[in-house]
Amino acid sequence: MARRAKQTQDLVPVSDASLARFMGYHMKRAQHVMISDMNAVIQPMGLRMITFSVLNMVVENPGLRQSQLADALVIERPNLVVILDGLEERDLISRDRVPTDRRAYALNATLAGRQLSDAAICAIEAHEARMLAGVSDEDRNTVLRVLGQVRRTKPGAEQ
Amino acid sequence: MARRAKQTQDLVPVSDASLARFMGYHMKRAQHVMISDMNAVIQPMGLRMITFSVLNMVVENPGLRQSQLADALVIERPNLVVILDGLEERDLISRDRVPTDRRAYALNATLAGRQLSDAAICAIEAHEARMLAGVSDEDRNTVLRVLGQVRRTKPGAEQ
DNA sequence: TATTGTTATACTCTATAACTATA
DNA sequence: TATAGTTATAGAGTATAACAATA
Repeated sequence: MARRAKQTQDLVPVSDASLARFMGYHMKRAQHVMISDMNAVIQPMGLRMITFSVLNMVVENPGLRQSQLADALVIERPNLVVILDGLEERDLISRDRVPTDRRAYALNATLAGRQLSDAAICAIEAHEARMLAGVSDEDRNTVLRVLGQVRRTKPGAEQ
Repeated sequence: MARRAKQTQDLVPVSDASLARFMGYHMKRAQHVMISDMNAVIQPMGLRMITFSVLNMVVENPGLRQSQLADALVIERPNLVVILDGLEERDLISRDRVPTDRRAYALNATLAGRQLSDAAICAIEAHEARMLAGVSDEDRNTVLRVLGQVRRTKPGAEQ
């Protein structure tokens, strides 16, 4: 990773001690590494983090509507449209008209979609095992719990 | 945050159980919430996460060179140039020619830059205290340690 | 009047190739 | 020939306004 020449590297010992006190600094860095690696792992399947998440949610929730899906994944509906276009074009999902509400579409995965989702899950499980090698189950659960506590709050509110 | 109408919300109980097994899913979500909140907090100072990080690093490491800074923050040098342009235009930092290597610039913060960095640090400390309210010091340290363990590795390698 | 899906658009973040001026 | 900084550009990711069809 170190692309810089040796002379430059040790001109001054670079310190990020001030930034390193902040959780946000570490979260951003770690998240970037995790998502980059995950994207590399599922790229041969023609998937990215976001497209996999959408596909997997459709597989797990047959008949889901686009608005529900956008809400669940916290993405804007206009952005979801483009992702679904790509999945539908590859015949991984279908958009089926809902008879009782002709504005809406029921999302369903095809067999190919379910198979691709399963294959991606296997690849991602291996990726996570590699990235978190050496982390105990207890520590992993602590991290999951703390991350889950991070909620959108009004700045200034002490809730 | 729930912008969806009630009818739609409970048509089908939406499950993300499969995705939720993955650390990457939670990290991405939590990081997005953290960075959005932090950006909102320092936006009145004309700063964002990345511009604050750069400014703070220059404050903490007088004489730093652009390549060192890009390496330390893991950002591409072309992207750093634009950020430094903005900070220099606001007289928060200066780019000083290095006599011994006329290709390089030594980065230094101005008084205004140091003051703005200090003010931003205070705001970010409050933001972190709010976002992590209820998280014990022990759990916070565990999260920091685990996040720090997430390293760029070659996919396929078991290192 | 409100909601579903859509189009168009814009801004941020990240990434790469290629240039200049120095070394 | 290699490095420091730069320019230009492109691709993701995210966000908002406004529209047509339907409720």
